[in-house]
Amino acid sequence: MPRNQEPTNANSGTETSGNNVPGTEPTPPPNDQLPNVELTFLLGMAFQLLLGEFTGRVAEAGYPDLRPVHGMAFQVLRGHGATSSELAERLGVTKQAAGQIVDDLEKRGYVRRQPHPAGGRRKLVVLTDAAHQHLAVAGRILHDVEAEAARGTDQQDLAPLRTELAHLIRALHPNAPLPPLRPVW
Amino acid sequence: MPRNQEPTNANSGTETSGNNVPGTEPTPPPNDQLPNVELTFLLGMAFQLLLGEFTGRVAEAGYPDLRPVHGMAFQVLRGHGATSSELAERLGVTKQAAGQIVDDLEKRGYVRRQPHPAGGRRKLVVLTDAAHQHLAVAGRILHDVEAEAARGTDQQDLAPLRTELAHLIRALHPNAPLPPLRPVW
DNA sequence: ACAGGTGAGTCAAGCTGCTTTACTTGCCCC
DNA sequence: GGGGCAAGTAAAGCAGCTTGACTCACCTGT
Repeated sequence: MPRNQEPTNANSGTETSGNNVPGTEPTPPPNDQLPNVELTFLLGMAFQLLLGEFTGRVAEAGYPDLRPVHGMAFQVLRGHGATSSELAERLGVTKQAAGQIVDDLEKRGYVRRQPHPAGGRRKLVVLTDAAHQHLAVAGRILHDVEAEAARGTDQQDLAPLRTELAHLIRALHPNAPLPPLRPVW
Repeated sequence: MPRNQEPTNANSGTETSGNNVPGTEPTPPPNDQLPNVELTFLLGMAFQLLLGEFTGRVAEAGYPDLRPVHGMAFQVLRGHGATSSELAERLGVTKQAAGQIVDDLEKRGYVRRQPHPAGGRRKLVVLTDAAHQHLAVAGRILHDVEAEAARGTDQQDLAPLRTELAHLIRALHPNAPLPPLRPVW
């Protein structure tokens, strides 16, 4: 999967700051623009940094061609499985898109389509052992990444952050079920 | 821009719970799954809910075909402008993609390409009045959305959330400049 | 002065992952 | 037993990015 003309990484130089001349800035952090950035973008940056680190490590762990959306699908299907339409709803995409994702995962041995117990035209999509194995690995990696991030922070616990986020989400999405986490913006 | 087969919205039913059998759950909120959701996904959900509300209102305000990436570009270009390569770097995409975005915005009258003062083959991309006008509108809308979200939360101030996020981002992206906010995951 | 190198910009083609349109099929129900 | 509904699927379209290959302006060294 070579990327010859890599999207510029905004992180090329190793120069840590630029104005870190000793004695010019008393105590507060250097030229930090973050406090001026809107909450929405802070959320986006944190999300993408975390997710990027996660998917990078998952790829290294032997799953180079499993995108985040596949992991989301696994989480939805874990347990009793689901139909592709239910999957579509949880993923926030059309049922055709969900069907394509299921096709893909089926071809690669991560899911199986079974006759649905409730009958009808429905088919129950369930995870194979390979998928459960992946879920275990990915879960461990995700918790590692989050734990490392927490350690890198001053506060030793990200629990308050979590509860504040939960409140924010409930305020924006009052109806009970989890909001979908869509594959694009 | 009709969406005949709308991506299912994960919010169809109004049924609040499903397992709200009286007497099974003592005092805490109903079947709230959020506490079990990983931090990374909480961030993603909050981000997408906020951004979705924002872009919806921006569209209603007369900018139906300006995507989030365009707003990001405007923010980068605001002030002294930038070259497309610099824009590419801040957006985390290839310079060709940045060039296409600039083409598009130029065609629609939001930016202009000027000869770059530093000469060379460089061109300075600067915002037109239309873009500055949009920035004013979008900025107001974004702050409205965030303020409403804050009001919907118990805590009357999202400042602590902001600082925790800033710390988290710095932990994940130690080098000074802002991390790019890429248009996809 | 001129060969080589470098970096910005751009043209053209390709591809991925989603949507749109349109259809088939099983079941329920009066 | 036909009408309606919901699940699934097939095929085409398309937006928005990447890859590849090139041009052009400037700088450098010898």
